[in-house]
Amino acid sequence: MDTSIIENRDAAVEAPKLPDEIHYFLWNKIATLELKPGVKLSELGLAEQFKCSRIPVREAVRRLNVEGALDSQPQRGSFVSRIDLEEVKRVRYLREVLETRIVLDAYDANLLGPLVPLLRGMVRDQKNMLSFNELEKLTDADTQFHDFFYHLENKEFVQAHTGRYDIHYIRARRLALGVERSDKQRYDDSLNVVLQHDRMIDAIENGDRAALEDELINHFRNINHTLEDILHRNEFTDYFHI
Amino acid sequence: MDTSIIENRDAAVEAPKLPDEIHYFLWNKIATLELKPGVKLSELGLAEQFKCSRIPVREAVRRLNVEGALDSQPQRGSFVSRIDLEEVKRVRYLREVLETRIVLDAYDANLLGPLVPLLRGMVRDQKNMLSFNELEKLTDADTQFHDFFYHLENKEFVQAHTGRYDIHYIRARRLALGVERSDKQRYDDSLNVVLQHDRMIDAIENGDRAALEDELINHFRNINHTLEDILHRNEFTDYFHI
DNA sequence: TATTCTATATTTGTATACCAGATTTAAGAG
DNA sequence: CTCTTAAATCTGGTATACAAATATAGAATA
Repeated sequence: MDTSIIENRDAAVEAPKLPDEIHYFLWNKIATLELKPGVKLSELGLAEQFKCSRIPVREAVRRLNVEGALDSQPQRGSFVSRIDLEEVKRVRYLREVLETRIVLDAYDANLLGPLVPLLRGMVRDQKNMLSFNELEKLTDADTQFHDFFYHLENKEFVQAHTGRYDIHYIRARRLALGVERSDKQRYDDSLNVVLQHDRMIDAIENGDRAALEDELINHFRNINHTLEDILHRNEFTDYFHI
Repeated sequence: MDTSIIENRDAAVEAPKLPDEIHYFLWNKIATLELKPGVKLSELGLAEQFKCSRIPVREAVRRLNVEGALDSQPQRGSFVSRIDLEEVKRVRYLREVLETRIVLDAYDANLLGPLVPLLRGMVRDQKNMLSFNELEKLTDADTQFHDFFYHLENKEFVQAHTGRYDIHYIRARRLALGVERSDKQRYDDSLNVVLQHDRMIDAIENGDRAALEDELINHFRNINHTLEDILHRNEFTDYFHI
C-alpha cells in the first residue's frame, strides 16, 4: 500500500493560477497609473509577455473589463480605462455614509473616549511625518488611521464597498495624493488631512457628536475638492473619461 | 510593454455578445433557484445547450465564478454555489446603513411629509394584494415601495450595493418570500412587512425621526429572523454553505 | 459480501488555428 | 501635395484539439 503520497486537498496551498497572476499584475500596473489611462494593450502582446497562449490572458482581460479597469473593443484592442469621475463620486458617497456610520457607532458605544490618547499619538506621528516631508509614509498612516475604526467595529468587510478595490477611486486617490501633484499641493493637502484628524479627536474628547459627524463628512469630501482643483488646472485631463 | 501609443478614440459600439447572453441566462436560472445550489454543470454540456463551443461558455462561467454564483473546480466540474449566509448578513448590514440613511436624508429635507398620502396609498394597495393573497404582486410592490426612496434622493446607484445584484442575498430573499415557504408563513411575513410600512409612515406623519429610524432598521432585519426560522426548521439546509 | 484495483469517461486548463471586422498603410489619380 | 481607395496588418471572437486531474463503474480479490 502506497502511503507516501498524502492527499490533503483542503489544506493544500493552491498555487495562483496563471490567469490570476496576469490579472493581479495588470490590475496593479493600472491601479498605480504605471499603465496610463487610454494606453492600448493587445491580448497577443500580453500572451507573448507572459509566455503563454491567449487563453489565460483572455480570462484576465475579461475580468479586468468587468472590473472597469480595461475596455476591450472587438477588432480594435483593449484599452486601459479612463477614470470615471461619476464612479469616483459614487464611491465617495458610499464611503461617507458607511465609514461615518461606523465611527459614530463606535462613538455611541463609548469605545472612542478611552482611545483618545492612542488616537492623539497616531496623529502626532502623522505630524512628524509631515514635518519630515515623508508624504508616502503619511499616506499609509492615513490609511491605517481609518482602518483602525473598521477593525474596532469588526466591519472590515465594509472596506470592499468604500473604494479599496475600486479601480477608479483608487486611481483618483493616487492622483490626489501622489507624486503627480506638486510638492506644495501635496504638503497643503496633507496638512489639511492631519488637522481634520485632530479636530475629529477634539470632537470625541469634547463629547460633541454633531461636530464629529460634520468633521467626518467633510473629511471624506476632500477628494472632491482636490479633483476639482486638478481638473480646473487642466492637469491630467486625458486621464479622465469625458 | 508599450505605453507610448495612446489611443484617444473611445468608440462605444455595444452589441449583445454570446457570452453575455449565456451569463444572463445562467444568472437568472441561479437567482430564481431554478438551478438549485450544489447542482453540477459542465462547460461542454452548456456549450451543446447553446450550440456553440466552450469558449463563450467559459467566459460566462468564469464571470459567474467571480460573482459567486458558480464554483468551478479544476477537473471536477462547475457547481451552483450554495448560499453564503455570512455574505447575506454582510449585504443586509450594508442595506440597513445605506437605505436607512437615504430615507432619513429625505425625511430631514422635509420631502416625506407631503408624500404621506401617496405612501399611504401604496400601503393600501399592498393591503389589498394581501387580502386577495396576491403575494407575488405584493413582493414586487414591496420592491417598488423601497425603490421610491432611492429615486426620491437620486441615489439609484446605491441599490447596486444593497443586494440587488448579489446572488446570495437575492436567493436568500427569494427563499424568505417565495413559494418555497408555506402559505401561512408567507402570509404572516407579508402582513408583518405591510404593518411595518404603515408604522414608518406613522412615524413620518408624527415627525418622530427616532421612531422612523428604529422601524427602518428593524424592517431590514426581517430577513435575519426569517432565515433563522428556515434553518431552525431544517428546511433547505442543502441550499446553504456549511 | 465487501473492498481494492483498474480501465474508462468526464471535466477543466491550455494551445493552436482560423475568421470577421476595424485600422493602418501605401499606391495611385488628380 | 491632397484625396481616394484597395490591400496588408492587427485585434478580439470563436472552434477544435490535446493535456492533466478527477470521478465512476466494473472487475478482481480477500
